[in-house]
Amino acid sequence: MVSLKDIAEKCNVSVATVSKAMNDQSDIGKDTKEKIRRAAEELGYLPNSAARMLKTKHSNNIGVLFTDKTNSGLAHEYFSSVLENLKSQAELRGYDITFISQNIGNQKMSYLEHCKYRNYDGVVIASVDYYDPMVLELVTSTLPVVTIDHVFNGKTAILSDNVGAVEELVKYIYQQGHRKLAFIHGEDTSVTQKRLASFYKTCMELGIEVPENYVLSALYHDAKSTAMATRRLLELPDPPTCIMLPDDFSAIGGMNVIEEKGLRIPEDISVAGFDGILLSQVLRPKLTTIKQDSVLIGHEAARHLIDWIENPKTYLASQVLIPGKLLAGQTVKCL
Amino acid sequence: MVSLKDIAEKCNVSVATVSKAMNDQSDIGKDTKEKIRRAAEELGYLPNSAARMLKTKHSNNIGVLFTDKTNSGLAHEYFSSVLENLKSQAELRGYDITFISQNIGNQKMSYLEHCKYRNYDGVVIASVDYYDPMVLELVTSTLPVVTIDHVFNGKTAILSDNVGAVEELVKYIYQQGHRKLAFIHGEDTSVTQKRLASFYKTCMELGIEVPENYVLSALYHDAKSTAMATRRLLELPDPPTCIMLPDDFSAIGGMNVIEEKGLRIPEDISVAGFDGILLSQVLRPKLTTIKQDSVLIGHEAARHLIDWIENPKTYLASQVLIPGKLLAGQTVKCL
DNA sequence: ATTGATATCTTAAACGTTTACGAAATAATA
DNA sequence: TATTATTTCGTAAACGTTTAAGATATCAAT
Repeated sequence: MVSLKDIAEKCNVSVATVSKAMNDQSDIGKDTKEKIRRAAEELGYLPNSAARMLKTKHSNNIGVLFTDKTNSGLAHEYFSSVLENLKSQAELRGYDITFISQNIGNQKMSYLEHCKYRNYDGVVIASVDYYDPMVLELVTSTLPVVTIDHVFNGKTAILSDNVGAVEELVKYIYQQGHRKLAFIHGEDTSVTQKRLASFYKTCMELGIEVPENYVLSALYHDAKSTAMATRRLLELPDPPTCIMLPDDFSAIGGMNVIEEKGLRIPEDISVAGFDGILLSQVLRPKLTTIKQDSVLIGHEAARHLIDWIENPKTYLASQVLIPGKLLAGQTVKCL
Repeated sequence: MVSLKDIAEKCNVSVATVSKAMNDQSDIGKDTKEKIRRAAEELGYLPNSAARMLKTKHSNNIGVLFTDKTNSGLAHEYFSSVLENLKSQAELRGYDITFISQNIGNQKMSYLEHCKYRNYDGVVIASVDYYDPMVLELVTSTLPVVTIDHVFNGKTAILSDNVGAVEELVKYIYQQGHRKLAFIHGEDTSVTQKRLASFYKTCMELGIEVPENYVLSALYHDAKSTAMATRRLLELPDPPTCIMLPDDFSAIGGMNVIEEKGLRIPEDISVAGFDGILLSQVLRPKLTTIKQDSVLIGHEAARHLIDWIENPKTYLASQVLIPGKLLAGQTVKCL
C-alpha cells in the first residue's frame, strides 16, 4: 500500500506537508500542492480510513439498526425503500452505511458498544422493538440518532404522518358515502396507536359511530391474520360497508376472503389499504390506499443525521412529519 | 475512551500484556489474565476498531454491492431476503456488513478503491450490472469475492439453479398436459439466458415445438411490460395454453390482462411465476411458481466468503448451486 | 553448579494519519 | 534598515493497537 510517506519521499517534502496538501489546507504553496497531488495520482495513493479514523475520531460511517423480528424488516417494501433512499442520500453526502449488529469478531456487545467500537458518526433506527433495553441504551447515548416512525426525547424523528393519513383516508371514505367503517389494525406499536386514535377521532368528528366489534387486531404484513379478522367482520349481523386493512400486502388476505364469500369489491363491500407500495397499484381492482413517502423519509433521515453530525453545536433535534398521499383506487365504492 | 493503557496502569502491567491478555494469548499467566479482564470490565473497556485495523489489516467488515439501477435491487423481495440472510449469517460469524458506494467524504472513488480504503476483508456482489467496468475491476482484484447469480473466473458464485428450476417447471406443466407453452422472460442477463436456454432445451427434450412468437421479452418486476407481452400472446391466432411469466410480481400484470379479457385462470389459460416470494402464496388463485431459496443463498454467500477470508491459503473458489423448489399452486390446470 | 527449557512479562517499533507548534524565508510596513 | 507580518514548510507527538524480540525468573535435568 502506498502511503503518505511514499509520496513525501518522491516529492522531497515531509509527510505533514503531504497530508496537508491532500486535505487542501491553506498553509501549503500552490505549486507544491500540484506536485504532491500529481505524485499521489501517479502512485495510486489511497488514504487509509483506519489511520484517519484513529486520529480524527470520526468515520464517515453511519450505523443503521434494522431488525426483522416481526415479519416486517428488510423484507417489507416500505422499509427497504426507506433504507435504499437513506443509503443513496448518505452516499451523496459521503457517508457509508453499515448495519449495527451484536457481535464482532468473537466478542458479543451491545448496540451502543458496537457503535463506539466502529466509531460511527451517527445512527438511524427503524423497524425495531423500540422498548428493547439495548435500543434504549443507544438512544440515550450522546450519539446523533434519528429514528423512523418513533420519537425519543432529544433525538430527531422522521415520522410518516399516520394521523393525517388516516384522517384523510377516513374522510375520503366518508365522502364516498360510507357510514359503517371498520378498521383492522396491526400489532400494537406507536404507529398503530396513532392510526387507531386518528381513526376514532376522525370518525367522531364526522359523527360516525364505531361499534366496538368494528375494530379488530391483526398483524402487519400478514395476509392470514387479516383474512381471519375480515371474515369476522363479514359474519357480523350488521357488517360494515368499508374495511380499512392494516397494510397493502395484508389487504390481499382480506380481499381474498371477501371474494371467497362471493362478494365483490367494491360493489358489495369496500376496502382500503395502507402504504402505497407498488403492489397496491397493480392489484385489480386497484387498491385505494395511502402512500407513505418512503423516498422522502429515507432522504430526510440521512439529511438530518448528517446535518447533526457535521454541526453538532447548532443542530436542534426535531420531529419531521412527512405527509402521506391518498391514492384513490377502485376499492372504495361511491354509495 | 478507556484504552489498553488505562487498564495497564490500573493493573501495573505493560500495555502489551494487556493486549495479549485480552486476546487470550498463551504467554500471559492465568491470574494476571483474570486481573486484567476484571479491570477491563470495571473500566468499561472497548477495543478500538480503527487502531486494530491499522495494525492487523483486517476489519471484520465485508462490503456488499447491491444496486437499484433496474427496478430490482433492495426493493425486490428476493434480493432483500438474500441480503437479510447474508447479514444475519455474517453477524453470527462476527462480521459487519456495509454497502459499497462511490464516494466517501468528498472523495470520489471506484468500488475497489472504496474496498481498499475501508479495508474490507471481502465482498459480495448481487443484483448489479455485471459488465460495469468498475464491477470488473473489483472482481479481478485479489480480494475474496462471492457473487450471486453470476459467475466470474476465480471467484465463487452462489447460483440459484435457474436451469434446473425451469426444467422442473416446464416438466411439471408438461405433465399437466400442456403442449402449447409460452415464455415471457425478463431483460437480458445471464440469469435470463440460463432460464431461456433451459426452457428451449427442456421443451425440445419433451418433444414440444416452441413457435417463435411464443417467446417474448418483458422486464423483471414490472407488471406493465409483462401485461403487454401477455396481451400479445392472447391475441395470437393460436394462443398458448400456459404462459410462464418473468417472476411472481410481474405475474400479476399478466394475470390482470387475462382476467380483463374475460378468461379465467386456470380454467381457460394457465400461468406460472418465478421466485416464490410471499406474494405468490397469497394470491388467489395461488400461483404455481418456483421458490428460489433466498435464505440459503444468503447464508451460503456469507459462509463461503468468510471461509475464504479466514483460510485464504486453502480456500478453493467454487460455484455453489442452490436448488429451487416447485410450489405447485392453482394456476396451472391439469388438462 | 551449570545448562537449557519453559513460563511470564516488558521494550520498543510499527501501522498511516493528523495537527499543534515552531522555523525559515519572503514580503510588507514603519 | 529594522521590524513585523505572512507564507510555506518541517518536527514531533499523538491516536490505540499488535507483535517481534528480548528480558527475567522459575524449574527441571544433567
